[in-house]
Amino acid sequence: MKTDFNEKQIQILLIAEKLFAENGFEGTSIRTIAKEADINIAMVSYYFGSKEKLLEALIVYRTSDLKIQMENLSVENLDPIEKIDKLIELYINRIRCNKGIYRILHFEFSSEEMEEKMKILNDVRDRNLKSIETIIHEGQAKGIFRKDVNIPLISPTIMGTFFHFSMNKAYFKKLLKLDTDEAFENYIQTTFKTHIQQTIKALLIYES
Amino acid sequence: MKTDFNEKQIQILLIAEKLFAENGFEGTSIRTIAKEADINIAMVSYYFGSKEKLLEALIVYRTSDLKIQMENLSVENLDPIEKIDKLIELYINRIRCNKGIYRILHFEFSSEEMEEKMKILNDVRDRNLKSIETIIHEGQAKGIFRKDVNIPLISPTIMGTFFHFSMNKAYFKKLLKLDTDEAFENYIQTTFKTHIQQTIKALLIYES
DNA sequence: TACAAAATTAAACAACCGTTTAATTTAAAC
DNA sequence: GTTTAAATTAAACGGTTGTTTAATTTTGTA
Repeated sequence: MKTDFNEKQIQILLIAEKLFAENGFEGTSIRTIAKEADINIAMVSYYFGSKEKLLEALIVYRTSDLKIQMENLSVENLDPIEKIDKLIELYINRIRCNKGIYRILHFEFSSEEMEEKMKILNDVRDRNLKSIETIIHEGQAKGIFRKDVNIPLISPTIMGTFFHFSMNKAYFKKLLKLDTDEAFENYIQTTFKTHIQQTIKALLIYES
Repeated sequence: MKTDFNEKQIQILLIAEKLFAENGFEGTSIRTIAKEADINIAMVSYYFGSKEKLLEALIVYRTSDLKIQMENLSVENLDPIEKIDKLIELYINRIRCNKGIYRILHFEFSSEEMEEKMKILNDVRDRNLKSIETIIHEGQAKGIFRKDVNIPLISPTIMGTFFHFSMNKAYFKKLLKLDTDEAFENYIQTTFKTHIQQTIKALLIYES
């Protein structure tokens, strides 16, 4: 699998990432990409072969450095509750900083057929699950967390809530009176982050 | 707003719902809809005006009875905790039974451009929020729920978790050893439903 | 039965799609 | 400086898109 791209190719990939994230794969034409990237329309086919192979190249380009970003939180010297807080902050910041590719993955690779093909994603997901498991088991051993938590469903709760919130951005901006995009971004990093942290902590600690 | 459709229109709406859910809005052509529904391609424009208005009509058609179910719940004679449980069950069953339209909403209305156009959806969201507000305020008045809950973020937590879980179906089927689609569906209605109920209740009740 | 409204049709419309071609320019190697 | 390969271009290709037209059929009503 090719993982190295020249300057021109990266230029195209970055523009494509932006446009795919904004308008979807089908909603973005090669002509739009070419115009935005200030290149001839034939260059996409010339460099990547086809529009679909451009998307494939983009996934490869982005997931290769996503792997490296993986950090090991579980060895830090913090109590389990602080670790949960930090884990959620990590989650949110990572998605925030790679909004484009996460959006694309979320949309274009949500069909079962596509999901099967992208085994690369499973590695990332498995590692995330392992990290969460380690932290929660530690908290359970210390008697802080309840024993009957459904650990595999923690990650969907965090990520799902985040995606759903930011995917209905226009609605929530109006509802929460967040006039600018900056205000929305700020809300995510403060109030919204706290909401998820509270939610997960409450789920882990609360005895019914 | 028009809410009544004749037989032919409903026939078109149902086919469109299926195709939009399968291939997306942009990925579905009027010609495909016409062929599948066994009508002339001009009939869509004739009955609905345009492709976009067809989508609008579909949303109106599918969300018109949701309103009643939600409002009935808030007046039922149950304590707030039971109402939350019922609300979440309602949410999940509602999405399960109307998978097609919810998939469309989830995917097509995530672009800001689309979201701006379709004001219809805002009414539905506002009504849902109102229902949740009523229930939570009742619980707060009775001293059962905490006062500092971020109510607008409850719905994204429920729906987001559900969507993210079912959108990564293939991964979770393997992870949770759910061999068949029926096993997956059953998992949603039992274990997964309980997880969300516990999560929301914990968030509403737990004092940190 | 006659007439008007509604429904349905095939055809054409202009615009856009992804891709390919063949000619031209640029860059590198000898 | 010449040769060769890579990069870039405008133009054209065949197809599909959503929508409109104008003619025809069906339907309901008086």
